[in-house]
Amino acid sequence: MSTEPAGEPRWLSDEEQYAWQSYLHATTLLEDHLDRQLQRDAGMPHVYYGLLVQLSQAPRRRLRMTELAQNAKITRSRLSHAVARLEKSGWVRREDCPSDKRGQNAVLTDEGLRVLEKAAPGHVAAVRAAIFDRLSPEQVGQLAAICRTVADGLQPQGADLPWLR
Amino acid sequence: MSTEPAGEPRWLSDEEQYAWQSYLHATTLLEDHLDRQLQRDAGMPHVYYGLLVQLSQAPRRRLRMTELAQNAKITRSRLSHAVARLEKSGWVRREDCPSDKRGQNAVLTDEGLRVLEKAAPGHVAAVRAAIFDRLSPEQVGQLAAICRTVADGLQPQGADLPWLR
DNA sequence: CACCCTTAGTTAAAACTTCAAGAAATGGCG
DNA sequence: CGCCATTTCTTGAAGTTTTAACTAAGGGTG
Repeated sequence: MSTEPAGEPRWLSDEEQYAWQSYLHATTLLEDHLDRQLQRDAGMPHVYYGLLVQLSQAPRRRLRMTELAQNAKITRSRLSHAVARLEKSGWVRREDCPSDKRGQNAVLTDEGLRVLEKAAPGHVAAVRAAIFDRLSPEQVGQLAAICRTVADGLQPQGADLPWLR
Repeated sequence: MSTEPAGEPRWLSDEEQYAWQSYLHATTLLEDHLDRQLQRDAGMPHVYYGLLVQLSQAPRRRLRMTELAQNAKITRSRLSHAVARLEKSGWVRREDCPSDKRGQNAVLTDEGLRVLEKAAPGHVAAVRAAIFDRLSPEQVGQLAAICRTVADGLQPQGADLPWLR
């Protein structure tokens, strides 16, 4: 479907290989760095922090599970487990959806909000130190454009992530 | 040390927030996509594939554990587990280091090489489809420069990754 | 040589993710 | 209404990663 065994594989050029290698190094180092920073300062991994952020920005600090999963770009299964953990920690609470009896809302608790507000400055500082203080404004724009393009090509339609058509 | 609780946190500008959001979406989607692609076509996650690639490019298809971990930007612990699994699959073999009795070499087996060669075309195609076929040559250069800058700022010196000084 | 600090790598346990399967409600459609 | 495909979300098991502790060998230094 996406990777049929073509006759002659088109390998990457030297520039592409270099870019790819650099990308892999940067992203794994950064992900590691932020995971450790948040685990240390907020007691949760980066993805979980991202879920709290999403909830904090949502209308009544609540979001349907599926919508939250879409926003965070993770599977519903992963979200189920994550919310279970966040619930156990007291940062998030589940709530039945009134209009659809199948549905659940994830709700950011007051305590969750406090944890988030406490962790946010340090996290922003870490992101800034790792990225935005090191890139020129032009590069920030370039990065955004590149990422948008890549993400647009990946909005999944198979497996467990059939959002967007 | 890196994230002291400064008096007034400098939040991200709108452009920065947008870039950061785009980055997070693109990288998680891409990582997911490649993990699935390789799990399906090669029976291993992306990181493990990267280990095989590193080994295949090393002098005698072998590398000291620590060096391999450095190249792949992962912890030694993670590598230990990964190699244990790859060994069980028969793609990699461990070997005592002659010059240092503490040391181990990870060696790519013939079978590992075959698996790699079989998976490589499809993987390159996936990477190409997701990134390089969608970006202009200028963007590829920009991406490399940006990633280099970010990675340079993250070469860790704490915890379990004390490489580079 | 004896001591001690460092380096190489492993391990167990806990945490997290993935995968496949499944329960329950919804929404057509005849 | 009755049926069936779809959507929503959860679950258990297997696989992966993290963290901290640990063994063993190197490498000074006195």
